[in-house]
Amino acid sequence: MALASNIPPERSHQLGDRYDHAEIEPRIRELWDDANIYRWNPDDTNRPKWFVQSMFPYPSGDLHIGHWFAFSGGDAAARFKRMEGYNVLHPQGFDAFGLPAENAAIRGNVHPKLWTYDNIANMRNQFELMGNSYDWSRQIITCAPKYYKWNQYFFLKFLDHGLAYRSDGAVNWCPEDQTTLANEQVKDGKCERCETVVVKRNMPQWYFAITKYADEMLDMSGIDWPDKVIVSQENWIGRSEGVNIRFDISEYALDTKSIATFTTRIDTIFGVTFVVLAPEHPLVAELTQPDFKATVEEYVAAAARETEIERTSTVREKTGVPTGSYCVNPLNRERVPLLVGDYVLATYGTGAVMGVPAHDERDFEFAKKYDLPIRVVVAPEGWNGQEIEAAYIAPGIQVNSGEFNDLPSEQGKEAIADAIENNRWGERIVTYHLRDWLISRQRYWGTPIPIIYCDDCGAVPVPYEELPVELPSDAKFQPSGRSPLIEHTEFLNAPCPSCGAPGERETDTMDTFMDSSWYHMRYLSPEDDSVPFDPEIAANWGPVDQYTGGMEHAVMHLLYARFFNRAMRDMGYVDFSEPYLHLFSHGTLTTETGKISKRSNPLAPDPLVQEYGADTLRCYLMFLGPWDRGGAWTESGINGIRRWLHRVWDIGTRNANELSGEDQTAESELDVASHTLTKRIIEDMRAYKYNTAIAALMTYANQMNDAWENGGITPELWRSSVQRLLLHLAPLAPHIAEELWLRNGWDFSVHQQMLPKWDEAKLTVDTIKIVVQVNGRVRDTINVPSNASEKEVAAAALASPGAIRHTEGKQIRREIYVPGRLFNIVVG
RNA sequence: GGGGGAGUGGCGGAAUGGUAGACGCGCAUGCCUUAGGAGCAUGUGGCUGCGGCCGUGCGGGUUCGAAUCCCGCCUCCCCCACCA
Repeated sequence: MALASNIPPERSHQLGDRYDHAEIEPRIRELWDDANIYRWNPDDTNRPKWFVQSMFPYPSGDLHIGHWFAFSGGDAAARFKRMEGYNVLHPQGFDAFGLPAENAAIRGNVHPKLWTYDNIANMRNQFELMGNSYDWSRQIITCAPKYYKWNQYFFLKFLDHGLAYRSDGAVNWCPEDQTTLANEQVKDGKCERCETVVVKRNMPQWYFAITKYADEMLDMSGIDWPDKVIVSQENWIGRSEGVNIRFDISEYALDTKSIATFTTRIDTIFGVTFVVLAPEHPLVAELTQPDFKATVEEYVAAAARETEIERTSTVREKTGVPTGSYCVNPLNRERVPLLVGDYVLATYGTGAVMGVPAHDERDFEFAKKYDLPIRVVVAPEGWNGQEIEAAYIAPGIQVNSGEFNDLPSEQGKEAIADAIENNRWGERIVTYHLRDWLISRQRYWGTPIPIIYCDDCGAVPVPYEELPVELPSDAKFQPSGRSPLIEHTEFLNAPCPSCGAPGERETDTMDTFMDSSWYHMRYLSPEDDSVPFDPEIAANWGPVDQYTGGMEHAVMHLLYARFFNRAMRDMGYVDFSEPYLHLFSHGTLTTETGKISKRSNPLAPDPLVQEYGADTLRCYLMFLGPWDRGGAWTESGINGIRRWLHRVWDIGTRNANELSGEDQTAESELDVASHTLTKRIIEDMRAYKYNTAIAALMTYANQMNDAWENGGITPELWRSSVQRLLLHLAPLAPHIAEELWLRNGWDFSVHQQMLPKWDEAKLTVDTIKIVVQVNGRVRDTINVPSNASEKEVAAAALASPGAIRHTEGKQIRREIYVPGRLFNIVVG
């Protein structure tokens, strides 16, 4: 064992025995539990609040090493803030609805509920091993009726406020399993379970009006989030300004008189030589002329069969077929052909595109292939009417554009838009990539949507007092081609709340992102049966101050939560706009075979905990590299952390009375080291730089060992140094810090102490080392008193052997002094 | 195609204008040991004529001084993407 054999026997530790993590860790956790030291007190307003939350896990079965990586850092942040004097809320729960439970259920013929709760029980045990400072009394499990009741409540509130609606929409459909799939379940355009190609299908579905907040959500000035996440959100919202312009089709005497197209390049309107409709465009059938019917129908059917990847591949050749119809460009009265092409997306803009081959790469490719005319209307510099080799995208001068000729295209854009609006041919419009949030899922394991369909009254909300609409636990969940709840007649049949006639319940369930969009608020009142959360507590404790999680949620979850919070704000539940003020994205741990997740490489931490202990594993994970970077998992190196904690144990169990206190220099050195440590580690911990924080602790332990070996420091200084070491160690290695703290006779608990302070004045030693450079190259070092004047330093530097060697016989042109660091002599 | 990030010893990484390689792994030598895949100590970028020289993906530049700032390239990773 680590008995520091270099230390004379008379100063070896007497308090201590060996560091036995297996004995210490469970015992220490029991102490914490018994004293309830992590219990959050919402009423304590003497200390500033700090709501720090790690993204809750899906109960997939086991906590893998990636979970440890995520949660160790989150816990260290919570512990550190507590020791900085904050009243900390650090909760944890389970994101328990979702497809994996159903898949596992189908595979193993075990009920999703049983599977989920078994996993939760198992993971709670594994969480125990970590020794995190969660207040488990606030645990939430999203598949529990007392939680999802409030999903239903908010659904109804959204309905009341016009934020939820039902509408026909395209969904992913797996022909093999005869079911729709969640977006997350479509991997590379194929069904994750059976690898069948997924197709689109139109079905009436429920939506949340997230696009109402698109503009507001682009403003992220009030939050401190990583740039990458902010950019991802901006891109996903995808605001673009343009013009909706209508092409006349009145010659066909349909109900609709025009085709609307959206463009951001209205300056190119005179270059339109065709118009392309998405295969799903509602007017395709009506506009197809008899002679073209067969080819168009075949094309549309083929497009419907294609996978999302095929449809959206940028390298694929653009294809299309003519409808035989024409439409009229309102600006030049030109009649251009109408085609159907699957490079036009039904879901963006108006589902129809004006084809300007001269100024759009896709249109150019399309026109080349089908021999459609290409007309330049924005001239590149020096253009003199020749054919162009490729689409010209950049701005230029308007040509072939009637009254708008000779205008720079940027001005042309505005002038043409004005003309269009004045003539009511169209209008300026802002479009978004963001679509309204489709929340319906034809799945069993989710929150039932609280709606009853009545032949007379239509879709009727379930009255609030009847919530929750409980998910029946005895439904058949085997795939049968229909939603499992449809076959559950007891669930299905319900009287219409409005007229009392027999009705049928909505059998779709909600997207599980609903659960995680507001769960942080439920931590505030997990047991409250009368409200989703206590408004008073919410006023004091919202929003979340610090949120940590992985980059995989950069868009969906975080966007939904930001939407949900604004909806709650506008309905009067909260008075703030953003749910999460600070966001930290930790990196991803990988192995040679890829990302560690519930699905792949579930590297089990349990054997490592057994061999090394939780503290060692936590510190090792935090020491691997910067927390926001992640990296490749390897076990090599964990021994270094083990050695270090053994050294800490050794230091923490020595008898300070063996020290003499005779060496002033050693005393002063340790004192400087102590204050330096505190400054460094507090700065690092605030910035989540755990790897360098641990490095600083290692350095300090080495310095303490040096001081001990010297023997000349006082027992008081030793004890205060041990105290400092343990206080700074506590957030990272909570068990060993507590054990050593108690062994030294200090008051329980180390985790309820305040961090030590540092004194800037104590960061400097009496003598400092100055680097002597000649022409910027290091030639010598000198020791000078820390209060030496520049003159004195200059004299010493110029007299140093290294400087003399390189300045002899040369003229000194300049001298540069960086106080406390270096002295540079410039010679010519 | 768009966006974000990264390139430093044998390895993980540190240093954001001031001694490049902190801290750790690994390795070497020594001690201890019946033994050790344990522990402890010392050393560890390369070359060297022991004066130094070279060295942070590549090429230039700014500066007394550049991993760090500027210009031009190369490579890798991640996310989004036929967004009209």
